[in-house]
Amino acid sequence: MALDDSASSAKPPGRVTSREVAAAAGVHQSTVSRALRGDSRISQATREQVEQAARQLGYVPNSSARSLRSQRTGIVGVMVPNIDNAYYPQMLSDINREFAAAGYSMVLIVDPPHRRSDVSRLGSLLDASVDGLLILSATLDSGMPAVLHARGVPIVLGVRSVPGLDVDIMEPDNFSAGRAVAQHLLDLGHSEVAAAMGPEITSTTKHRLLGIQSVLAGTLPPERILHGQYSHEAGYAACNRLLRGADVPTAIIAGNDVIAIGIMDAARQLGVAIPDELSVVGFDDIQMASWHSFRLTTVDMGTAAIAEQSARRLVERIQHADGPKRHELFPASLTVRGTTTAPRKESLIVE
Amino acid sequence: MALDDSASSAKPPGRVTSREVAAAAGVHQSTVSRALRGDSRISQATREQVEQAARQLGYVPNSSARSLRSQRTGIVGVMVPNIDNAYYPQMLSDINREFAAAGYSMVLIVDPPHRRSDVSRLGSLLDASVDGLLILSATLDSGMPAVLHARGVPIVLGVRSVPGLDVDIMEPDNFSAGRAVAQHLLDLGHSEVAAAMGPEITSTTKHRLLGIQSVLAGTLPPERILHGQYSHEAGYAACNRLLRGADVPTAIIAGNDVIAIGIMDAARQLGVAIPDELSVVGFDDIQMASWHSFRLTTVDMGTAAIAEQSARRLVERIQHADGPKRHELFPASLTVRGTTTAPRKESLIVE
DNA sequence: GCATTCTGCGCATACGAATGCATTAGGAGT
DNA sequence: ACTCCTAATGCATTCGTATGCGCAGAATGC
Repeated sequence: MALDDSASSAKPPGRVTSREVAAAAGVHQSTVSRALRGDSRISQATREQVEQAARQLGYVPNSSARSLRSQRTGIVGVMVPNIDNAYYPQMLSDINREFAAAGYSMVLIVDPPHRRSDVSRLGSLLDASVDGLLILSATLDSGMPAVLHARGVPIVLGVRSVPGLDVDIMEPDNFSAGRAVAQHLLDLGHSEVAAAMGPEITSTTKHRLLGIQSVLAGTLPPERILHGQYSHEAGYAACNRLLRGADVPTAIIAGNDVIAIGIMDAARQLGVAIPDELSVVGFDDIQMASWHSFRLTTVDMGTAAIAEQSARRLVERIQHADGPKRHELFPASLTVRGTTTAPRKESLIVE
Repeated sequence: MALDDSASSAKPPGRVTSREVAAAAGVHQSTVSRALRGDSRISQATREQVEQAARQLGYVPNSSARSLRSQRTGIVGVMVPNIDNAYYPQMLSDINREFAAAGYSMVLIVDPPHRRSDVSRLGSLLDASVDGLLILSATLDSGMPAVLHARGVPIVLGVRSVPGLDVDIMEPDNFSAGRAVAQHLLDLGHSEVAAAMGPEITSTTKHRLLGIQSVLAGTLPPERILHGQYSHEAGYAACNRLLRGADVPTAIIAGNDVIAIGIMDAARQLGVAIPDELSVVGFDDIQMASWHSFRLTTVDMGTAAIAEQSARRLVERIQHADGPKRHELFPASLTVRGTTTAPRKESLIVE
């Protein structure tokens, strides 16, 4: 209410400055600054006077001035490849919570692959407008993290990694996750497996695939490994291609849950029963995967922990630019639901 | 590469300033500023010299200093109630595109209902750190938009509205959408309808419900109108309640698509066939609604247009604070898919 | 050939808060 | 009663960029 009153009776446009508060409280501007920031050298009495004057005038410190002087903005950038698939919003929600708790605002930088390596866009990251950057969209070939790191911008890489860079990286154990998925299908008896993975230039795809192949070396021929975007449409398209091809697989490994759901959608439309006629596995265990309409067998990649901890790590890194960088691998655990089962006998007989 | 080189050979930590560029180019700091900002009074020759020096040194203008001086930050705030349901991420994607095109960065402000009216949190919105605010999370009882508006922060309200406020509002025609949904069910012959809506304090829920009731006055008794969050869980819970109650409805109107999908999930789990045993309708027509696993009958609320235009409007409003505010209603159109059909005969007989 | 208008640039200051240093007052110590 | 210290505050400067104003030299007018 104090805010309201002062707002209507305030000077024309100009916002209230610390000098005006100082005048009202009968002290110097520097005293206002110190009082409001909790400097211990200010007496209790003065502090209260200043606080009251500030409240009455509806004073709010100007963030640009504060940033200019203090060399910190209280803003972090979070870079994601997209935001309309379910995976990132879910992470962003956790990330946002952490940053908010630490007193940081979050600017969202949507970084579509096709606009990468556009150096001009780096400007807004090097201009000291963000105190640090959490990069969730790194690709193996991206030089951007290196440039930023060289310019002294605190960086943490989440989810994906970039080799040969001395920065904090928090990623899931994609290799083990790949192995777990493959082993699960192998255990069920599948011998005709296909994979609809994400973009080859992502570390997630690369490592998941390596894990998968380390188990399914024989039964997953390269021609049954498809690459596409991490999107519902890509899964949908891949499934149509695979089920209409010559060698119809009895199981499809999806690069992530979003792709897996696209696959399920296509299969249902084609009248292919899941899991009886086709097993589907995903990665990430996004919330949707547990919905009854999907009940998707997938791998919990510790995404929530990565979100939380990578945000925390960035906050630490901003405060202590030096200190050893850590590269952490988060454990993955298979979550078996309803989309995987043993292949039909006939399929086995075809062998 | 120029960036790289200078980075490794740069001064200890301090970033390059316009003064250093000036020294290198043999001109005054003000000339650097003008040359780089494209001031027409600078000669072509000088401009090129300055640009080269800036490039060589890897100069990037400090955004805080620029903001302090120019009184604009190039950042807009976008306030959403949550980000893990599909609706907002999808909007944010469009919104982000518009703001990026207009040269604005976007800080995401997740504004959970339970933390509302916490005036202290307004600080970060009044400190001139954002040039304007796009509010997608307004509730009917929220005084926050009024306070911000009174303090001169450019505001646009998207999706939801707040009465008695002279700001730009771009919302869907919720009333007509409600009518359309209700009429559709009526036409199909449903007489036992229930509704699982969103929070009562949202303008969307209020107006959709008014539209619905204007058509279904008799057949939708208050006790079959449930209110909850706009979430999958809320839909799931509501469905369980409704289908296990005494009067089992033949159709449920969901407050939005996310709720509708929660309802479908619960129904499937209970073994209730959709649409044969239960019709479900949503609002918004989010992408997921068209997925084959759902094929949800819903209402296209013009969300994409609202996203795009509300972002544009905010940009205009920032540039011209005055000028008449507009309150636009975007047309809604029913999209019939596979989740609605005529009620079973037996249900009719029960009448 | 002198007065006058441009053109191009430098000078100085403002933006608003934070902070090192100087200053004042008051109390303690002897 | 005088010195010394501490506490509390004021003073002045700084952060880096943008910009109004002024000044020089060149171009134009007659």
